Amino acid sequence: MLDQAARIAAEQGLAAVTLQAVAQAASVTKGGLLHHFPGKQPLIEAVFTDLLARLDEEIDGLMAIDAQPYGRFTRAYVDAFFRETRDGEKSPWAAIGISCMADAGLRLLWSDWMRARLERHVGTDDAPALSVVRYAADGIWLANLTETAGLDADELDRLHDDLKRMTRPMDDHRHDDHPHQDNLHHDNPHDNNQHDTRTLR
Amino acid sequence: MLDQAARIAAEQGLAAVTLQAVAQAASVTKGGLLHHFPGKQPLIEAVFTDLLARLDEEIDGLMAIDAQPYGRFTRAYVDAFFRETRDGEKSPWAAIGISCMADAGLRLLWSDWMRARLERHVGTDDAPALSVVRYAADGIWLANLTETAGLDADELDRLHDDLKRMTRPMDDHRHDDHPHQDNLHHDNPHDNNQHDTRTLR
DNA sequence: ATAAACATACCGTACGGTCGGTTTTATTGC
DNA sequence: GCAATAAAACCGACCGTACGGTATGTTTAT
Repeated sequence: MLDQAARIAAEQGLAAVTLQAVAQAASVTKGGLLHHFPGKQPLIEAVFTDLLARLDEEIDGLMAIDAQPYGRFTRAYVDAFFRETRDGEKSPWAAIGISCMADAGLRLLWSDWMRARLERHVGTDDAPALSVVRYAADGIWLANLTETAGLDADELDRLHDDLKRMTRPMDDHRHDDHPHQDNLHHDNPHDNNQHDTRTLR
Repeated sequence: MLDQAARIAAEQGLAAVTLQAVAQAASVTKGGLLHHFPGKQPLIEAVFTDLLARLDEEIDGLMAIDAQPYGRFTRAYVDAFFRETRDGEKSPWAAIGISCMADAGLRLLWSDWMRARLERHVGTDDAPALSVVRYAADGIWLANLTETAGLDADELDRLHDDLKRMTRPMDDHRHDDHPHQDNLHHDNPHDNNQHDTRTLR
């Protein structure tokens, strides 16, 4: 059910996530759906929480293979966001993330996530310069949703490189013309996530 | 009518901008309102266009008093956004801007505006470094809507200074403004929970 | 008199949510 | 093993309502 809800949100926007639609997509009736979630809002929040957990996983994975301590989280954050950005509208984050900002409940979930995450990485990602980088990543992500055609790939790559470079310690800043060294893997396009422990039909 | 619609959107979110509400706020009936606008979407778009025009004015005003050509538009953009950001939820942009991203029509209006504006300032604001600054401004604006408590004023000022500095030509960069005087003003006055925007009326 | 600016009443609908009943699944007692 | 039982998952019909939109008057300025 959560997966179907996420799919609908990703494909048709969060406004299209109606109890009917989700129930039908999950081959259940509205009654059955509402048996598991007390209402629509809890459903949405569950979807969003699920998404946050996946983002956590991705970021942790990226951080694990990053030798440089300084800015490790910010780099992973940037990479993760650029991956989502590159996926464009197909990414679950496209439609959900944007509507998240319009909803008070989801907004709280997001800011809590961010706060917790930053707190966890004080010491490596506390520098002011890094927060600018993270904000820029957010802005780029936003812009890519905004522009109907999206930013073109070259521009995206360039911005990605710029931001990545800004996450390195000061003395490491360099303008190499040999950019594409990021750890973005475009594997598992299907991402069948069944880490949901529930046994729903 | 446009003003009332904008007010409602700013105060209670764009979801609260219903034909009824706007009509009542403007001391008209729904029929009277729909006499001037063929539907809801055109109304919203009119409000948004109005907002864009005001933003244009503000930016033009800021650019007029900027002696330095390089990055002039980006500086004005940043300043304008930080002014809006500082106003927090009271700013019309708070609720409207965010919902703009969720709506295809408004998204188009915005990207058109941005494209036109950038095209107009090719030559002064074409540098890659400047686009990063603009994206960061967007991200900060977004974050300030996101965080329930908002970023605190000191943090905001610091980010503003950082971005402004980044809009200046390379040889003008200086790094001594914030000499690592402890990152302690990172603390948030814990959750001023006023994030529920609903009011009964 | 003519058209614009309204008002009033109404319609269709889609949505969130409720409720009572039915089926499936798990647990228990023997 | 197996029936009895409890609990959960699930169905289907229904309700209230709020919203966008329409269609037809009624007032007001020109």
